[in-house]
Amino acid sequence: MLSNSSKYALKAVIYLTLHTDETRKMTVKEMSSHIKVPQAYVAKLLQDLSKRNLISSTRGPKGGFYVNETNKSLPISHIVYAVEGRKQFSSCLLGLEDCNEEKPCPIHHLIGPSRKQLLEVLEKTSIAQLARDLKTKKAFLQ
Amino acid sequence: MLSNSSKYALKAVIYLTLHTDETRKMTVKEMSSHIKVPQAYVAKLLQDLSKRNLISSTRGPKGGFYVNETNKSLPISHIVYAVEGRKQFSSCLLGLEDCNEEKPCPIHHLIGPSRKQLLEVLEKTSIAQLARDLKTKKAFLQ
DNA sequence: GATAAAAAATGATATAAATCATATTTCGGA
DNA sequence: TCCGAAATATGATTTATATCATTTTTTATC
Repeated sequence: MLSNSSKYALKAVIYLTLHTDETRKMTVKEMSSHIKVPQAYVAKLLQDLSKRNLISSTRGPKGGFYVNETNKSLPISHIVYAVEGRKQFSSCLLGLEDCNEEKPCPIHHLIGPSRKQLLEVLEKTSIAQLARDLKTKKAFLQ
Repeated sequence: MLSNSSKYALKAVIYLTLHTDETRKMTVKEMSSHIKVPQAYVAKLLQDLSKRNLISSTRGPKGGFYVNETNKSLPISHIVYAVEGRKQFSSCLLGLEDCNEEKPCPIHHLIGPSRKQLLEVLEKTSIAQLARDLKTKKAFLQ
């Protein structure tokens, strides 16, 4: 449902959202040890997210990754789409080239509703909201 | 959401359900050309499904694959689970070891409902139903 | 029985995803 | 100005998925 990369990226960004801002940065090493993801791998992911301006970073000593206020309010769909592309979330579940409402594949109408619901939720929920759940211990990353 | 293997397997089984039974078998070659899937690849998948008794086959001339009445009434979840395992459909979406209702990951409650709906549909819908949609042109494989 | 048509078994190759490793650039602080 | 800490860039390796090819077994039919 979600690739490993998406999972790592989401965990990292949620964690960073809770623990960083313009004045509090965090190194990959520290972050990855907290959320138990492979350091070098997640570093690459964060670099890419940074290049796409979904998170921020500064180099050098006292540097690190952080999430600014604007980005904290982005829906989590942005992270997922950045990491694994948008296409698979809209393309036919049986891989048919032209599958649509008028000419649906056999499972089109079966899956449609739950998929739509999923996407709506991903687009409606901000990263900050999830971080808040973490803070108030309504959710956990371990 | 579904692996390529699952897609191929579903297409093949739905097609076979519509066009075969104990007295009408179909060769992989013919089937794969109709639904446009790689022949050798889908052959392997079908052999596996046959070994698991989700479809049937006979060797030799006049042989081929077919789906018996019992198997036609199975839910499509059986095919998907046989091909790619059950685990990923129940495990945490962020990959947490122990994520549950009491100690959920940040997206647990977001995704839960749509996922549950999806699984229910997969378990409620029989292969035969989908084949019927094909027959009545309410659905298509091309 | 011999032949040929089919699945079954096996394994080889290709492609993509996940992971690890190393060198380079940037920048704060002594 | 130099050192070290950090991200960045690059690419190597491993693992899983997808694909292709070949051989073996089974079986209907001549």
